[in-house]
Amino acid sequence: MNRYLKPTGRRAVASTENTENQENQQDSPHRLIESRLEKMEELGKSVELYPYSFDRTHTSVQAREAEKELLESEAKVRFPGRIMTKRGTGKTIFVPISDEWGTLQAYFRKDDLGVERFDLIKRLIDIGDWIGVEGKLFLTRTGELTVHVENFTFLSKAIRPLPEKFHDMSLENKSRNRHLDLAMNVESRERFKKRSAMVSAIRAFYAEEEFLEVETPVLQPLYGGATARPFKTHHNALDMTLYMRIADELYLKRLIVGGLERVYEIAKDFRNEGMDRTHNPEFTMLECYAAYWDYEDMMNHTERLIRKLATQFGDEGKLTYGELEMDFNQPFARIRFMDALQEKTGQDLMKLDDSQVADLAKNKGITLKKGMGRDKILDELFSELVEPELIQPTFVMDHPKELSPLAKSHRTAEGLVERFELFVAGFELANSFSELNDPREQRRRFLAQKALIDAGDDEAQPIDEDFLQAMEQGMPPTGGMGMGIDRLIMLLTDSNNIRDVLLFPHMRPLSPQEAQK
RNA sequence: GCGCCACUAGCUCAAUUGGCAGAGCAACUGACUCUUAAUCAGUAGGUUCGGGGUUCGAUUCCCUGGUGGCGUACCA
Repeated sequence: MNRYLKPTGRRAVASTENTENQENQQDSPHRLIESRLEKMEELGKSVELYPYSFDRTHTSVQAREAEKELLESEAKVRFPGRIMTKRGTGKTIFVPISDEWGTLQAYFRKDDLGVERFDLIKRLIDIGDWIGVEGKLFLTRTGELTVHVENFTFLSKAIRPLPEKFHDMSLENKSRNRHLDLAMNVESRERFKKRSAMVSAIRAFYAEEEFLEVETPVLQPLYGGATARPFKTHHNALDMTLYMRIADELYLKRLIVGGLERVYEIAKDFRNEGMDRTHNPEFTMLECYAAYWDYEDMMNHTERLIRKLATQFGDEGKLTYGELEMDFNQPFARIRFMDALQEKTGQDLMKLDDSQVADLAKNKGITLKKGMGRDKILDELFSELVEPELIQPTFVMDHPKELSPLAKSHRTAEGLVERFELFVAGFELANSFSELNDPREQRRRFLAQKALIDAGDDEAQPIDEDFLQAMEQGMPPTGGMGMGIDRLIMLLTDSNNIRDVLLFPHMRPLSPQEAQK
């Protein structure tokens, strides 16, 4: 395998088995690249291969929008882009050129350009090269808007070929080679531009609601704010272990203690867990905290946010996700965690003792692992029985306490906390609570987590003394909410795999060698 | 983690019960002055993911390793 045309996908494994007898071939480029390098050599004699800029008058979309005036005025346009294909008919060549927004066709004619210039286009300029064309627009016999090229500027050479254009690339190939996916697929470009617009819309919403955008550390001496395994790293100068954040929560709450009353952050979190259709090791999280709010206020806030996004990016406040249709125009359903379980099991689970709950779970086909507490089992039951049916936007409220070490106890219901999760299309989109702000209670919850760690739970949260001290300084009543942005984008773009909404999703290395780099 | 399935030319895919490894696009040579998956004639391109085994013979069957897809577990 040579270094010039690395196969994409799984075949590169073969390269790890290179032995001496193949080393001689290492410097011989792949035939497809060889041909392009030769053309490049020759092309370089007539044109500058890598010029510095190009003055554009119109993008592909602007040219189409101004089509009528441009055809009438016969004004020249200057249009740059990438050559997507070439259709030659002897002494003319049609060349569709793509820019970020679409494609505009260019028409090269031997009589207009002369033998030598025409020959450059015909022989030396390849699909994938960048070029700027200049000329008047006209409509072809079939009505396609086309630049009649009077002059062209070579802009950059592609020595690797583009993928074939009639068939979709595999998800793996797209994910590993995003530049090719973007180059070949307008839908892909549109999807990522949509993601950007959605994140901007979220920021605009937070500005409207008078939240301050802040940034908190990624590298932390202690992780917390969620139940998850962290990534561990090392700071050389300080010779200390650092963790990459699993949640923003504890730092944001310190800002509330400091008197910043409404803060939010949109940032990457990192969790050292499995990868699948809906999980990437690094993912984008929105977290917000508001002083003087409780979870009711936060529920209303969350509903406003989601409805705004559904209105802006959906079809009249409705979204389609695969086979599912969701309507965000009505007030979101609100159900209590225990009520939903009671409806599914026919029993009031608050009245059952621990062993009765365990038996019930077993009857429902849930495999119990040792160390699973009562509340954990309830959570499993909920995931199994209730979650799959939560298609329309639904707030699930008032969860068991053990699973929520940072949430405030429910003001009336014993054993529960003031918490809600928002479910849409079976996804858990948001998680929120009235934030615990009693430092004595918080310390007890941490100690309970510590006991779980000592018992071997590697996802429980360690005691964060700095956070506790901040809270001891006095934290106002606060509502907090977290939302997985990638999943939200999946929902809003009807994407089935998280890799479709991440520009560079984490991929397994192709070979053990590459893994070591 | 676990289970099922897949991996063949640069890309997307074929190959009958185990019997000469093929097509389209891309590439190369040539023809063609409004094409649009341009067309036509020709050429070249392969360690069938790696390693091992069964067999006269393996893309095909078995074992093993890798990567991916889907499902499942943990989670957002």
